Amino acid sequence: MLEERRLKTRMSEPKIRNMEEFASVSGISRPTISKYFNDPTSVRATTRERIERALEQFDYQPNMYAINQNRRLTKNIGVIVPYLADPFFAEMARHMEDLVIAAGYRPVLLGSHGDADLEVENLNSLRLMKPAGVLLAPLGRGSDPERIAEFSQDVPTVLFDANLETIGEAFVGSNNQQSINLIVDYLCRTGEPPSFFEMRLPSNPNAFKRRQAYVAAMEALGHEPQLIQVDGDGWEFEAIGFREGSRVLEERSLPTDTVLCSNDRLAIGFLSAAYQKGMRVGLGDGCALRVAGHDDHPFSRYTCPTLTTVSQDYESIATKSAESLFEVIESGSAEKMREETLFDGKLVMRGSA
Amino acid sequence: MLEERRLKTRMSEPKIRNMEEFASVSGISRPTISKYFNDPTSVRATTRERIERALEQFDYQPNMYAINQNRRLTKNIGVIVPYLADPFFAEMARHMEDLVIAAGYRPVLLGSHGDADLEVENLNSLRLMKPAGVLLAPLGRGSDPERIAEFSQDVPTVLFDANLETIGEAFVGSNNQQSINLIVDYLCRTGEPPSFFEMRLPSNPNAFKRRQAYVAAMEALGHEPQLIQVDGDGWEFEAIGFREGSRVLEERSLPTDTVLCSNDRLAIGFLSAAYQKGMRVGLGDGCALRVAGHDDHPFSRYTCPTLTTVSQDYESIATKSAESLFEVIESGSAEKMREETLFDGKLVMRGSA
DNA sequence: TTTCAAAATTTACGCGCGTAAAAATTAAAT
DNA sequence: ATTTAATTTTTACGCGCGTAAATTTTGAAA
Repeated sequence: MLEERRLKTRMSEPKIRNMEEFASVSGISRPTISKYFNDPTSVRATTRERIERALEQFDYQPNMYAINQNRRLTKNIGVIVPYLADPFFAEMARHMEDLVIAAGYRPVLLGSHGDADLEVENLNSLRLMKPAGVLLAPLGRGSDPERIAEFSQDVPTVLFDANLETIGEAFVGSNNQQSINLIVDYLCRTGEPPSFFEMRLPSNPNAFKRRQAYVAAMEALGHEPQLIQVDGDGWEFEAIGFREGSRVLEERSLPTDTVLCSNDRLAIGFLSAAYQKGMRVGLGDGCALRVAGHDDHPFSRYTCPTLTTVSQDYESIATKSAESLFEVIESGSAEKMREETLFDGKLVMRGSA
Repeated sequence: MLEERRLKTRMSEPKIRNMEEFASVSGISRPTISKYFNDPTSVRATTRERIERALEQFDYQPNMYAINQNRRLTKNIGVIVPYLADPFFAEMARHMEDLVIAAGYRPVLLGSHGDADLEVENLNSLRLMKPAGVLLAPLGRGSDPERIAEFSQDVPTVLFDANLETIGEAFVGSNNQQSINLIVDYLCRTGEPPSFFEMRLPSNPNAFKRRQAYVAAMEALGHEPQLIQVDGDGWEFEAIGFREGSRVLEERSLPTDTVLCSNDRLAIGFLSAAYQKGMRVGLGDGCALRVAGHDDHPFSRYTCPTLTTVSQDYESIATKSAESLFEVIESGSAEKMREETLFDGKLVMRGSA
């Protein structure tokens, strides 16, 4: 039974079982082989060539468990996002994986499925893995800050997307202040001032910042802020945007003809609701409504109409997060100051507002 | 510097360094502790209680690298999907992670980012991890079948979503024949027979099956099949659907007023194109076009209009894949017969057709 | 209380690799 | 050819755990 499987493997070259064997077939001593695998440049060029020639012939790969057993920390870097099924985080994770690989580490991707317990679970799994560091986008409101703080004291951790004050070596995110200001400004300049459509109890701390920024921006422009705070839990933002958008439109309770949604996924649901109510959304004549979002979600360019929004600078956030982490790892020490970096958003003018 | 980090950790209980120490503080011998961690039910109930009480007090966790070093295979199960930023695969992966955890294994999630080299890379990474098995959704056309076949001979592998003939212990996917038949039938019954909108060189083998099924279904109903094969590479299906949909609509080259898209993501792009051309999509009076998709993609209920499509049975596919893999793993032997399981789709009637 | 199988303990070895120390070799500079 | 620093080799130990074998203890049934 087990034999059966084994027989299938090709037997062209005698299988190398461990570093000892590989050392003997390659004619190099084991400690030197070991040095090579830890850093190929640490051995003489001629030696490196001999090893690499042997490597082509015998395809030996060191046992990763044996390698890491005695290391205080490994070359693994954890990447944890709150919700992998959200294309925003999927994209973010993709970027980070690339950066981590490019820096010579191995990414370990974990999604928390919107569940705080799983988030802690993921942290625990990672801890066993003795990672060199972690890039963490916390759930936000649902998160267990104590457990995360605890973890971040054992493992170099850089937070991104959602800030938990004082936790981690650094935080990298979007400048919600600036980006909301940008779009509120734009909307006020081109039509009625927007009301702000959001969840009453958002799971994401950015939502709070955006609310504040909206209120401040409106007041600065001499307008009355109008918050539309709807019920809804979890991460199914489109569903909430649709359901509550439908309700609001039905009740005709919108204070103005312009709605700024706290994020694109809510806006996608809202737009769908407006469409079904037969309301024409956009900024031309004959449009009953303007809708804007926030994030430049991958799907926002395919909504009907296409969604006017503010972009988050995916790439800068991913890059800065990764680089901050590498710095902490390579300096070996905790940063003296917890650095918070915020990237500005850009206005993305499309059809909906 | 390193000390600094260490000082932060709480010192309430003296830190347990290894199983030996935990054995002594818990008053149980090390071999018994070892037995417990491999299977808590394998020790006497009273012993288990004593261990668990000690566990609460000292929070020791075995070194996973030491544990796995000598195992022929671990409790890890790899889950590889071609593209994590596609919510379909993200959802699928999420389900599978849950099932894997429930079965007492540890999922290791890997995305191939639409890149065949990375797919092989992922396989290689997994091999080092000595996983008990792998759930693999291959890229399809881009995949390197030889490398995958090789891998699947060393590691129990169950394929899902995209079939590579003869590779792996089993394949689980959708019954494209049935589902395409279903929707072609529906479309013909309720209006003009559909043309089939697809990529000329689809990356996914399902696309070929769907094309064939479309042709067969049309012929069975006495209609002329009309294939609209558009250019486009990669995994940005919405962009392709939009770009080529726009072109097709501009050229007025559609043979009928009904379009069946090979998948929902193409349809999402197509719908967006139709909207921007000012064409009303749907089945009522005054609609110029009907559009249908395939997959019941998470976003298809928020398109404008909402997308009529055929659902893939996410959950059944995930469950059956996982269970097939567990069976192979636990039986310890390769299945005598490579089983192919196809789940029927269900018609999801919404606004677009 | 005796009996006895089940469970735990004691003892000991091995896994694949990192790595330290001392000796030997290499290759570049004098 | 000689000196010398840089590498490699030899030798040896340790890491944390799995696990086998022999022995002792446990606890339930007789």
